[in-house]
Amino acid sequence: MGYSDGARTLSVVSTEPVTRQERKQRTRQGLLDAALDLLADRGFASLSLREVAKQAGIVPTAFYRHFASMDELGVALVEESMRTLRGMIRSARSNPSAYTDMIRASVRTLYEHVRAHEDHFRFLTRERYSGAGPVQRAIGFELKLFSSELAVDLARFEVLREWTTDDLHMMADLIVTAMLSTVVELLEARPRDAETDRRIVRTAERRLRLIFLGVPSWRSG
Amino acid sequence: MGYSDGARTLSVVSTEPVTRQERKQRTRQGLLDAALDLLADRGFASLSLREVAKQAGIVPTAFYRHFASMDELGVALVEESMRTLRGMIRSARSNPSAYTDMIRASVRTLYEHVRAHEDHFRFLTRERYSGAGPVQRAIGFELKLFSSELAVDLARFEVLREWTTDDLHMMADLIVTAMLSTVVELLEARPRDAETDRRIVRTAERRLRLIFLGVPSWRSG
DNA sequence: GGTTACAGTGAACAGCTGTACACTGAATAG
DNA sequence: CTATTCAGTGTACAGCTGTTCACTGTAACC
Repeated sequence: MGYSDGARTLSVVSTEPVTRQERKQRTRQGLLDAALDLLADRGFASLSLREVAKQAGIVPTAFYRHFASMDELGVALVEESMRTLRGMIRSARSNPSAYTDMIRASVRTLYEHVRAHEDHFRFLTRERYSGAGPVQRAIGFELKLFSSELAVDLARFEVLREWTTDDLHMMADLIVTAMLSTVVELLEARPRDAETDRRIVRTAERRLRLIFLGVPSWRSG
Repeated sequence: MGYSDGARTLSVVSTEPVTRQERKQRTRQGLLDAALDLLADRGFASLSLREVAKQAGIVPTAFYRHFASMDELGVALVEESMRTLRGMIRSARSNPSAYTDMIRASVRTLYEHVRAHEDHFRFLTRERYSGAGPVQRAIGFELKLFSSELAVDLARFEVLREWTTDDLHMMADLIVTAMLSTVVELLEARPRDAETDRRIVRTAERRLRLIFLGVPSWRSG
């Protein structure tokens, strides 16, 4: 079957979208990417539907075939970014070292994921507090979930076995907050060189060390 | 007390502006207040010059008599908000208790100042990370200064006497970050009752306690 | 008391915004 | 092969945006 095989291979290599669903999915992703591009140095609230559509290479009215509003696009962006973040903790969990090595490994994982997906982390950290819209609510909700998962992870440690869940949540929140501020530092790092990165990473490690050092002395209430 | 007292009281109460400078200063403040009002549930970037002018009760073009652009208005807002924040640490420094009492007193001071100037704190925490404009740079600069001052304050403690300045800055940053997240929690507190406030305040105290508990065990490097 | 400085006015502008509507053309379904 | 579905188009409109310009009335100045 010469012809048909050749045709199939060609179509696979060039990855041309064939089905209508594929095409639609592709421009939808195009809109998300376009928005993420424009968000490099501005806030989501200052983004216009027309702008995003133009950047994605479609006419403004076609936007509505994919999202009912910019807010909906924003929420989709939160979901996409959160998928990246969850990929990160999956990586962090997969190499379960202990002691201070765990801190070094975790910060290392954070560092690499931030550098690999700067736009997603920039979006999350920027929009987290900037308003009261659906986007902010979605981020707040997801981060709370994230913090809760971390609390469960913490509970597995020997020293934290008999902590109350309330105390574990407090500690998890503190860690998440500290890590998010590290993310911001990485995104705003100037100059953009290896030494600046190393300094930020080391500071992040020291922050975590200080927090963990307090654990053995902790008495609840 | 009859007439004269009554007349004086009246003139004092009505506080009519007389001089031209006073009038100008008053509408300038009106613009700042108008912006702050509009910022209750939106980001600064989504604010328009016309909107602020209307809220302040002046015509759009009169805006330029006070600020060359919205960005300039924003920077002025940062300065005003920072004055509030500095007023807070002055209060905190004025009752110099020690030990865990210091933590309770500091958090108490923070709590009261946040509740007394919600709009200023909301502005600072919201705009801190949301973009790359002059406003964000101004906030970043001021907060870095703020953190440095805290580092100096920390150096006065017995246990922290021989810490390196680098370690002190690391700890100060961690504390500022934790406190700013407490500010956000207070501003977003739902429901708005005394018990929610108490819970947030107690969590803030526990965060600080955990951080300070690590101090005696700290070894630099 | 006459002159000047200047905070605030009002009309006008070009450019952007979200959204309604009727349309086209090609992938899909029968 | 024909009919339908539907992602993307193009036009249009009302409303908002920042900024210009010539203006007015009054506090401040000499």
